[in-house]
Amino acid sequence: MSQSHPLLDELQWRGLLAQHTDGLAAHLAAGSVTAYCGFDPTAPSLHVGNLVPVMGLVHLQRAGHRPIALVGGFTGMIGDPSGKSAERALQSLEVIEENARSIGAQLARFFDFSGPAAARMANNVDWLGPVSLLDFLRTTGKHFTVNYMLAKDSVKSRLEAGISYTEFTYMLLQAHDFAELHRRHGVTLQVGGSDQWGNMTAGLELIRRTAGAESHVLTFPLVTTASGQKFGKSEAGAVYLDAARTSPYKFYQFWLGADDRDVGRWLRFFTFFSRDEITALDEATEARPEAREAQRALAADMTTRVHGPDLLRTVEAISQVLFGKGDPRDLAVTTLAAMASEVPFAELDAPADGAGVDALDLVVATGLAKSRGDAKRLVEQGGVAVNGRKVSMADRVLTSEQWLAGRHLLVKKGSRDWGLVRVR
RNA sequence: GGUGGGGUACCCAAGUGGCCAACGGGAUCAGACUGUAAAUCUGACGGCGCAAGCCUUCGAAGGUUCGAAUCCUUCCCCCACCA
Repeated sequence: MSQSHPLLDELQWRGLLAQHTDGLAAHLAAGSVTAYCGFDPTAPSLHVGNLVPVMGLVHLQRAGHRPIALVGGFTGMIGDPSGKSAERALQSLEVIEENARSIGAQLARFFDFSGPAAARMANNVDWLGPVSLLDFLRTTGKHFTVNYMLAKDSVKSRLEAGISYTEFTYMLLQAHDFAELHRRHGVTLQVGGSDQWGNMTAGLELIRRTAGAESHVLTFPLVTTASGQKFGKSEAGAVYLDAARTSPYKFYQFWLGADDRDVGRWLRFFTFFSRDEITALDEATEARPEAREAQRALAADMTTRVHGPDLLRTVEAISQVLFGKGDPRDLAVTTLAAMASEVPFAELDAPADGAGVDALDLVVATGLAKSRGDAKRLVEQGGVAVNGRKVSMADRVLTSEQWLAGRHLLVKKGSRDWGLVRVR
């Protein structure tokens, strides 16, 4: 840690540096390094929390090093005990395979696959899959004592609650990966979240013992929030990169809603903005917090890189419509139609007697409430507005003269959850 | 294998025959305030239902009782100490 290197300085400034092995600065200075980071396909899509190691790997590539994004098609079937307080249920092999496909495709979008520092994709099922238990035990397993493994935090912290032999083995598989990538592609650096330190250093040991070579690891900090909530969670759950799971509008809103206390740190973590740009945004937050310039810049940049500039324009326009002070009755049919794919949308049949539509049904149909009883609670608490007007239990039927262009109804739950309904 | 302690709703945690859908805290949701903030205050918070009410829950299965999360039996799991 004594020496410094421009890349490490940059990561340090961005708050992306948790820990790294001694001598990494010299290693980076000696020439282009091949580095990898693993992503286990435990979910069908990457979520915003995964962007930290992704960005770390991209920073490496921009500094002229070769990144390898590894999808843990094999390790995902085992389960990493790191950072987990209890044993996890195994997922089916088919689900893992499917997840691995989609996550691999998402990862690929962040890297440059051309030039001297071309990125590479890998999946550890390719080399771990064919290994026999006998081979594994006689090679990788023989290099580790149980004593060494028990000393790792990921295992130690689980000795009380219990850890299966399966999860116990995980660190050896990750070590095996590192050594395999060292052999195949000359990988000498592994990066990952700070909870991966133990698994990563196991790989260091294995490479030292099998190849007699020195290699390095670097970890990124865990992303925290000022409010103490888990980063990357919204009301609906994790914020995914997959537009089918988290709409671009929701994604944009997630970043826009960043706490003043968090936004500066997140700009450093997740964008490539220069120091000057970020410093200026910090100052803007300080001077005019209500303008939320930093949040806007963060949300715009993230949305552009994940969903593209066209969708950014769409979600910005929709945000303007929803949160601007305009009258919903002025909305054009085309605007409403565009909104349908970004906010929860549903179609309802008009009641045969022409009486109008019950606001409770609108709230349920758009998924803003899970049942009519739930919807009723919201209405009673004054949490529901339709077409910009708050509804009450007594006054909740929307007759046709209140419908917007194209028989639409714009439903608002609380201060920022929206839904759109079209009456058939 | 022995002895002792324990398994309560999303999490922590009270409750040891009726006043228990179950104290309290956290999380979550809504309202006020505001910047689509934060903090604070207020309300909601097992499910369904406009409501009356109905249904499901206190590790599992049986039993006692008019009535059990609370008592009894068997079983499963966790923790501590001993072996």
